[in-house]
Amino acid sequence: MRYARIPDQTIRRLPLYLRALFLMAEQGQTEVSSKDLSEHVGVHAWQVRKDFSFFGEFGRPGVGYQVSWLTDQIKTILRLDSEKKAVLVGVGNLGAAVLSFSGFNKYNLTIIAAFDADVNKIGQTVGGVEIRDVACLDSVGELNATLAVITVPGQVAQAVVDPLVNVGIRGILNFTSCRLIVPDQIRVTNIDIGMDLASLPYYI
Amino acid sequence: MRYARIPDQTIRRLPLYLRALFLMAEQGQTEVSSKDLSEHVGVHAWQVRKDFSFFGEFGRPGVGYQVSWLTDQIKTILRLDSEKKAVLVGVGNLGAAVLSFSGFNKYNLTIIAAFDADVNKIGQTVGGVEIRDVACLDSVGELNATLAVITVPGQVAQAVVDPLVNVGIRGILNFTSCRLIVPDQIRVTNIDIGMDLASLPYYI
DNA sequence: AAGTGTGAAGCAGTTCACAGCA
DNA sequence: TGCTGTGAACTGCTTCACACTT
Repeated sequence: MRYARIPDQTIRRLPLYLRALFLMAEQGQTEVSSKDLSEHVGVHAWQVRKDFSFFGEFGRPGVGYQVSWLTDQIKTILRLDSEKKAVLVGVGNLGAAVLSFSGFNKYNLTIIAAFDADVNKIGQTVGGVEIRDVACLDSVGELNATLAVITVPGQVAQAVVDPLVNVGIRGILNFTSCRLIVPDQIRVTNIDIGMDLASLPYYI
Repeated sequence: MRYARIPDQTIRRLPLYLRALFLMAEQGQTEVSSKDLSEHVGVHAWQVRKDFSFFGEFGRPGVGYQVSWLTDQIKTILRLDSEKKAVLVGVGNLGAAVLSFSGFNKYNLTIIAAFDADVNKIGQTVGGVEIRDVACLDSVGELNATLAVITVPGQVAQAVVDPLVNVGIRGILNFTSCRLIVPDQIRVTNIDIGMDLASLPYYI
């Protein structure tokens, strides 16, 4: 594995390649060309090759890339080669949707705990995960989770994020439309459904 | 309003500025500087000014920008100055979450219809929207909707998208992890929760 | 004094063309 | 022949510095 300055845009495309590779593996495909892969992802073939070239030589000229080996390489680059644990806070409709989502395991991701403030929900199980009292958020420290999914109402988002940061959460997937204030070393990805839908009219 | 080549990155930041402006308006703020706005969005002040400069002169030197006027300008640029109608297909947990979401109206967006295949759900109301039979997707044509939110299981995503495109849908918010095949003039925004969570470990 | 608007410089990402390998 | 890997050219975004306005 080569060590060079990797463009941020390249990193953003890697998960897309990975998703396409999973699909190909499911269909029994063992070899893939950059052209084939590029069509699944919606970029050009040279972009695919350039992206991989930052990490080393992944393919064989005249043949292409081996699906399983390439999958492992990308997983390693993205640090998905070992299991990562996540907790979820806020089991409303959206939280329940994320808990019920079965697509995490191929990325080696597991949601190990869920939290909610509603006493009627505490103790219940959604997507195989038991719901705990959000007042016990400190207990996340013992679980060794590094990721958190925030699906609470916006007004309480910051209030649940602060204790999570204190107990060792390093990456946050934030579904609220509030900007979270976190230390520099914490990575936040924001998904704002309202904004995403609002972005469409410009392009149509 | 000036007509020039607008960088795509600038367009992507406009909804973020808009969201911050909504927040400021709620708090009764009437004037805002590029520095103030930049801090809410997480970019630099000069980036904010540069972005606006593509469209004309929005601010007053020494003072800043008027919140309400700037809001209207950005809404106009993003084509959010008139009401846009959306339909939603697939009322599972995720679909119900989107239907119950109250943040669309400030963007002039309205979800006017929802569709599902489950006969037990048809006729019920979620978030004030009645659920119809997905077999009647053709009826969307009469509703004058231009946007669609796809929250169905991945296997049937393409099957619901094809009729939607035929009846005049121009923009699609796709929550499935499948790449949709649509004509060139149709805009698709993909939100893949699994991939978004899987992108985090690299950065932490 | 405070804050905007913008030409120009600098930098990063994309695109190309082709050498090289199976 | 088919397809990869990559230096080089190109394109476009970001950053800067500062003139200008209130």
